Amino acid sequence: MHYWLMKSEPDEFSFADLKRCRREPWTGVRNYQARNFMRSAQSGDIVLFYHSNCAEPGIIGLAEITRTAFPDPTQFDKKSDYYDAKSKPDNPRWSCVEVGFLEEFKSPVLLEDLRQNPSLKSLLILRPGNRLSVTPVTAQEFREIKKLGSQK
DNA sequence: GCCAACGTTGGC
DNA sequence: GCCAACGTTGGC
Repeated sequence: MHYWLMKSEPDEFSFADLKRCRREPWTGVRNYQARNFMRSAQSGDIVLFYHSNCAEPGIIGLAEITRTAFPDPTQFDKKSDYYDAKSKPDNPRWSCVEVGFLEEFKSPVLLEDLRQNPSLKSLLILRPGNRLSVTPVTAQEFREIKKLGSQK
């Protein structure tokens, strides 16, 4: 059992979108470190869903891994923004996982809340210049964030 | 829109 | 394998 934090720009794909469609393949990750994290994710792992590049960046709710890593179909789609000519179907370069809706937080845990909390100091997303869209979260960090999100 | 902090690319 | 140039991310 692992915990993950996954970023999405709400303009592209928001938590409300996930709530609507229930399950969604997490495609378009084109960073090797983030890809490797996704490859190590297991079914049932919990995902903190983070809204980035928006007015109020923060964690807005919980999702779960509903399918382990498989080849990201967008890498072979010439019409996709994420098309990668160097990736071959017999040796796919990029993976994705499927993510399922779990629950919306009572109140979002904003980036500033994360920053202010001493027990979340080592959260990877708070490291300067961190740009990974998928990062691991420890059980302690997860518990703290869930607690914050459950408060009104 | 700015810009810091990265990752990636490609020439050598 | 080095490293400069370039592209991207994402908070502000």
